[in-house]
Amino acid sequence: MSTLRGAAPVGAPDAVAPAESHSKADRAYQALIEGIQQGRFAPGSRLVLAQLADELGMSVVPVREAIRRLQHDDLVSYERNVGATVVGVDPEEYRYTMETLALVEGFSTAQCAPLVTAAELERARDINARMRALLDDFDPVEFTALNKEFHSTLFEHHQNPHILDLVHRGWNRLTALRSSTFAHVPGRAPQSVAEHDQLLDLIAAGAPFQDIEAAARQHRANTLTAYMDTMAPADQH
Amino acid sequence: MSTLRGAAPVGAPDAVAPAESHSKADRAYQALIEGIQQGRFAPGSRLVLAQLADELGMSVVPVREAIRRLQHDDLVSYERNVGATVVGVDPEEYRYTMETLALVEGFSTAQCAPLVTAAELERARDINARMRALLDDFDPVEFTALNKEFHSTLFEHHQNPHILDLVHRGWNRLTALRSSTFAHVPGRAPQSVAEHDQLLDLIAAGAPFQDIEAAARQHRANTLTAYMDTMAPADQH
DNA sequence: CCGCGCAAAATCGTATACGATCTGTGGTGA
DNA sequence: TCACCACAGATCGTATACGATTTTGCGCGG
Repeated sequence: MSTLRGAAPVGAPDAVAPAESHSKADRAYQALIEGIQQGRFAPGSRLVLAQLADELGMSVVPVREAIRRLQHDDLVSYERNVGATVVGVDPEEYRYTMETLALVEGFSTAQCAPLVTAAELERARDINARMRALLDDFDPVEFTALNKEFHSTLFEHHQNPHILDLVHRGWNRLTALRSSTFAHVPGRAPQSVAEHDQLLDLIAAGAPFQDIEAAARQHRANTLTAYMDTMAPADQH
Repeated sequence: MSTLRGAAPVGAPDAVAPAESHSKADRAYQALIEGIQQGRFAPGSRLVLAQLADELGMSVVPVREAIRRLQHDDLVSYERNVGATVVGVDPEEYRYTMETLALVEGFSTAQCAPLVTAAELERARDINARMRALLDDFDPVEFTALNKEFHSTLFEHHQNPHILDLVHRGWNRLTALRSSTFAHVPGRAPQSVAEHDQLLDLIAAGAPFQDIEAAARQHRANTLTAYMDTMAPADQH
């Protein structure tokens, strides 16, 4: 899907596009998404067209378009004649996003698995080793970055660009919702690393499609569960 | 997701919004999507802003926005400084769409299954019976409409709006790509009806999640396979 | 006859301007 | 004191205008 869209998904590993996309709308989009992900625009805060346009040194028209893109990325909520507000850390929305991501990421991982080369598998193991090394002196940001890199390695030979795009969108959204899940649930990290190893073993062994899919899906579902348990331990009715 | 987006997804069963959405951009979007789905805008044909604006009795600004929405729905491809062209019936793209739809629809069906009431199950059986009755004097359009209705019934209690939105997008895209798959592969229809029954049996029996998901996914995958076999029997390299 | 370059037409991208709609505030009457 | 209404400010939605880029067609030279 990436190949279809005029704007490359920000954060996509294949989109190493420079900051200069030769389109003000693109620049605005990138600036806003970065601002949201870095927390410069707090959740719930309003994004006012004129103000942003002034800030970015352009007219409101490109800004407006950028905001509509953010809207369909579900990074902002929009109300007609009122404006856009940065989407909050609603646990419900987080759950939806993680669930969707588990679905598409699981499928994509399984689909790519037979095409992963030995070298890539080695690279993934190396990344996971670095993640494990990081467990002692835990750094959530670095850990999350490696986590992304790990899964990206397994997606190198994506078969279905639509699904790949969905994965990237999910990642973007997560990054926007909170800089790092592991910052909130550090206890999840060791388990995550272990599951990575299991996943790699399955791929290396040429396990059946549904086994790999189930494992990859469960991997993310576990993260979600860990998060939910931590954040809302009183959520038992 | 639907609840987050400013514009209700066209074709969504819960979006019975009248043609008057009180926004020219919305009207333009709806007009264009209908035009594409009805074949008024042939695949490959260009969508010129000024021309459409004139036709719809509005300025180019709302039309532009509508086209960008179509772009992210993957109904048109867009090139900077050139314009939008209606996406064609590329078999590759069709495969991607069907595959993605199999994924999200399968999951959604499985997730909704435990919540389907007896009445709804009955309704689904009734729809399927009407589809079976249609097999003798086959009408692809009517059959496809019932097919949509059938699956919609099983989605009544959607859990994850993001995934539901993905399903709707996939349907929209399919409708745009070709008015009806069954028009091209009529031989698939009887098998489809039979699989519907099996799916209903699984749901009624309270089958495990993964069984229902697998069945629903396979159901759509089968349609894809049937189509691929018919359209490209020489595709064996 | 074919390729190359330039100019004109077509089309998009952005800026500015104005009307429409919403939100908040202050005042008035009960 | 509280509810309600009117008005003003803020912000968005759309129209129009103009500059930027691409495409196309024509003429020239080989």
